[in-house]
Amino acid sequence: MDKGVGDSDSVRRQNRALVLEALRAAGSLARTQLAAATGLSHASITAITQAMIAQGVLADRPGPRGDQRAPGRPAVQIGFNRAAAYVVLVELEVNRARLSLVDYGGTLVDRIEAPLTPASFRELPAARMLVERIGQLRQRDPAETARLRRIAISVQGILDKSGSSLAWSPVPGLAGADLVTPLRDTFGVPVTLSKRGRLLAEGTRRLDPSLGDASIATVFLGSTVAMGLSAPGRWLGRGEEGATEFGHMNHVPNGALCRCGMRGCIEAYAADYGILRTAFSVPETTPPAAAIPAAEFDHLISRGMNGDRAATHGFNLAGRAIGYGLSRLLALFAPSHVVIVGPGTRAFALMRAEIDLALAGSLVGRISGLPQLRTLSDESEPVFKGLVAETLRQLDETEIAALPAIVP
Amino acid sequence: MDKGVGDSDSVRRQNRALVLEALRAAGSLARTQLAAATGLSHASITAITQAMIAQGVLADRPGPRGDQRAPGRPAVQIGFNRAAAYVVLVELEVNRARLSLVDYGGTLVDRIEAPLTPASFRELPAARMLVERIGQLRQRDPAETARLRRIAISVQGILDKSGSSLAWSPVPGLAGADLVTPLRDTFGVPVTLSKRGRLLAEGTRRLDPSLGDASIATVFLGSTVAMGLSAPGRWLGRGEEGATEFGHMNHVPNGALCRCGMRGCIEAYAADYGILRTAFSVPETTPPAAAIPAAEFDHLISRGMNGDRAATHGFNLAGRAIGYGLSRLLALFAPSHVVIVGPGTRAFALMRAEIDLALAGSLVGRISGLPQLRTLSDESEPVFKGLVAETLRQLDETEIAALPAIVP
DNA sequence: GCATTAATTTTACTGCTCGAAAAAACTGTT
DNA sequence: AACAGTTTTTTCGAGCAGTAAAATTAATGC
Repeated sequence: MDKGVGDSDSVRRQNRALVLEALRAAGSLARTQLAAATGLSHASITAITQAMIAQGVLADRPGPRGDQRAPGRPAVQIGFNRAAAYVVLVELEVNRARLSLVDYGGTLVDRIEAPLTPASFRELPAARMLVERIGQLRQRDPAETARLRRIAISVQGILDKSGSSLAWSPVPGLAGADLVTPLRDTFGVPVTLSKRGRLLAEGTRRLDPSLGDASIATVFLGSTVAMGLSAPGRWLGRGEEGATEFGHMNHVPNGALCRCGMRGCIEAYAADYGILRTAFSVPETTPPAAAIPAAEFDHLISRGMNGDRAATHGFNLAGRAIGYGLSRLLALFAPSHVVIVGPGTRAFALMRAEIDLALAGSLVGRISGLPQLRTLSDESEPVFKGLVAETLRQLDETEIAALPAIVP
Repeated sequence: MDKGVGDSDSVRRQNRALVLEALRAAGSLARTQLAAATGLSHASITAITQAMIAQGVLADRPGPRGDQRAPGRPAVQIGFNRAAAYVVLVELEVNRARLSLVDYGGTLVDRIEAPLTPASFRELPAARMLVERIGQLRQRDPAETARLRRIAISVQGILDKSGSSLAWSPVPGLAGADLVTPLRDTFGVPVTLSKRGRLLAEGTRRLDPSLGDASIATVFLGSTVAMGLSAPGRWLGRGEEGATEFGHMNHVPNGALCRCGMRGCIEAYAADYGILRTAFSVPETTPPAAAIPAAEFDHLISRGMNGDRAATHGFNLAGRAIGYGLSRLLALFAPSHVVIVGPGTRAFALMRAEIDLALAGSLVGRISGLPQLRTLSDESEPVFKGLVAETLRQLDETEIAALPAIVP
């Protein structure tokens, strides 16, 4: 029903969003620079910033007094009013939950970390746990949380159609439970679930300026294998991120048993448990270990580096699984860059040859050029950055840009 | 540089595009219905339609005089002024080229069909051939082609970055040549290349109302294997269709030799030549036959239907290749419907079991539900419909909606 | 103190939408 | 034939956001 009618309301929203977007990218800008960045006239920038300052969204930033050398009226920087809004960002991972309170300027205000075990969500359901922890943040930061506007949760797994719970997840006990409704009802703000893989991809682009307008695929290698896709200029919508389950793309029909219960998934060859299973010649159909201690995996890597046949065999099979997975990806979507992320990057040198070999067999790769391969060992920072960026952008677009014209 | 600034120009363009879109969907509408369909006020519809009628884009349609029973002022239908513009649509396939002259209302005005052989484009380069053929249309329909506004070409293969030629194509002699520039220079109108697979998917949705807002993947089975993706409400942009080469997604590492020169492509198992090669126990590494006569393939199908072991084996392998390909697709993009299209659908019953078996091993399929499988034997009609729809929509958005406010 | 320079704001005007009221174009009834 | 009833379409005036160009503001340099 609701078509994109263009009236003065939508024009205002559009141009305000443009201003906010430019400020998100730059941090703070003078009005003149803002006009140049958005393409709007100076007069419009004056009107828009005036309104937004009156609404407490933006604020003049005291200029640096000292180093004024240029003639002419000095430019006044405009930036976000950090206290305008706060968001709670939750990263749910297999072995920990991290809750961050972030202000409207994107600055971290407070943070809670909680370790998780496979039993955690059996004892205390995830939604309950989150309600408690966010309540804790509310007690610690009453002034800030009074202006809480949004809760965003990074999750791993397959979202169900409603987008309010996970249909499947590698995090034990997380699937099936409605995470959104209890939080929304308790705190009275919109709650969203985002796939960690995509956030990783978005965050990775933001952290590396040279990836500015590349289309990138990230491949997380660790206790799971997960992919995120990110194309420039366009945030993939809700429905579009439904199914990037690269780790559970089939590699070999009737192949090794995966944690997900299927057989032959890429993960069953390239996650830590898969590599260990191969290296120790454990039958492919043996149920995967619940968790691999980091030390054990590190030991396998050093064995591989030293040329141990069993170890290199494990990494070779992992590389082949990833390589053919990427080759198959290329047939559908050809990113300009592939970034390998996570603990498994330490073994990248052991897998590289097989990855390259598999990619060499891709028609699209041969014709359009192979994607650039890179590694990035820490995945936590980009995921957080991606979550901050996505959540604030959503807040900007849906609420801040949509504020009414004048406050009478 | 050019951001999406919202000013009165863009508002006009937006709302005019909304009107055109509603009319494209319905054919013709009364002003009141247009207001309801677009969400614009009656006053705005009056202003917009008045301007567009003055510009010769739309026209009042003589109402059906006879069956007026209702009281009140009779509604006047508004429709496209067919003579407002004409487009030439070209479908380049392996064995024929078809050129259609279509008016602004989407009605076919004239058509030229030309058979192609593998040697055709060696003797006469594709661009030259098209210039000649379109020139032929120009002679036959001088009045119409005087108002030619666009040339759109449906192609198979991988587009190069510029979008003006194919980096690779299954059509012999087509790759590498710039198709866009010579035509644009000769006829002075924009020329676009679109991937046949995607047009097929778009057209398929339009032809079957029950697919109205499904996300669909089409799989063409014939002398090649090709996929098209179509999601509702959003036309995939130029860059996004770059790489849907499903037929050349790897199925088996180092597998059967494909026409593209790679090994193990789905096509090498599921295109007609691949199935025949399997059925006749020709070694997988034997270079594929150039073209398979339809009769020969039909004969193989009937042998399969009668239970011939060699034949059913060929179709089984084809089904498995398609099934695992779809299963791998599901890990990245999960369409609600998969439509099998083309000559190969006649053998669908022989492949179905293996396809289902492979899909059953997909985690995403198990969790989010398997896509509905259908068949559609004729692919020509949906490709044409898709090409008409896409081309006229582009014309509407980029030129017609952008016409100036008043003609002084 | 005054010219010069560059950033903002003010002013005057444009174009588009919208709601409400008026006009138009029919049917049916008296 | 005039009039009432209905539904569609057009007209009118207000409101709002944008732009260009002029005016204003706040520094620097002589």
